[in-house]
Amino acid sequence: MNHNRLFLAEQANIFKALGHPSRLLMVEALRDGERCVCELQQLVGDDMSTVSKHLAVLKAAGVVAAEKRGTNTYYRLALCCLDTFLRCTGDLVERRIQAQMAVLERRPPDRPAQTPES
Amino acid sequence: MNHNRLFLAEQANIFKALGHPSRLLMVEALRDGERCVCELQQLVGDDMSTVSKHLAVLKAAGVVAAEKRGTNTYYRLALCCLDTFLRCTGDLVERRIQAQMAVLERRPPDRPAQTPES
DNA sequence: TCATTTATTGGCTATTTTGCCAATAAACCA
DNA sequence: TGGTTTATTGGCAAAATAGCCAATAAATGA
Repeated sequence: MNHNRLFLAEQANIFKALGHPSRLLMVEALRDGERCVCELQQLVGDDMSTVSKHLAVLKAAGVVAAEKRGTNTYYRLALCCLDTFLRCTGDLVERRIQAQMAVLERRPPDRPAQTPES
Repeated sequence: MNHNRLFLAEQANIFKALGHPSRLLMVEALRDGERCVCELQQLVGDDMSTVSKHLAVLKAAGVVAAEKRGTNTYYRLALCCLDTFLRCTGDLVERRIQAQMAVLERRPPDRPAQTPES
């Protein structure tokens, strides 16, 4: 029962860690291989201290792993299964954005729009 | 570029929605099939208004879908691929908890513990 | 050794999230 | 109709998170 609470909190932490645009952006980048903090900082554009703290959150949750080489710290993905799920949530989001854009253009979201070039 | 920001924010929202113990608990329950709010409220033990708001968060993110039948509202999973990923993160968390417990018992986390009944 | 680059940590405020208690809504039944 | 059950919404205070600016640490190179 106590184990269950801990389990739930830890698992929620993984999702919470992924639940921030900057952190998600960095994780997406790490799908292509390891990156140092300065590279990730350039990617998200925030202060380096902010980026470092974001990475600490991801590391604490077990999403990424860090390795220090020289003056640089290199981060890499530590959650193999993430790739598949990211593709899945990405598809969902894409569909939702398309639907939202259809609404904004006052077209029924389901149908493929009356004619593309009308 | 703007689409990218929106995409990222929406995708992060999915993770953010899953990143709360109560919401995750409800999502886990929904893997077995739809549940009404009162059932989920019993499960998590919070005030019903709290549970309802949690469910609204999950729905807004596209994780669950709702259907009203009579006085009840039934929620169901709307993210098919979640099941695989939950198993994956669950495994990770389990390993982490085991390792943590090993540390607390002052054993090296990697080795299988010198003898079970010493 | 001293300056430089790279990264982390402390401290702080602004913002967001959480969860409770009403209040309200909506379907149902007597 | 009036009362009951089920769920959502508004409002609020407490807690957590985000992100900036120092300050510090650690490796490197002159």
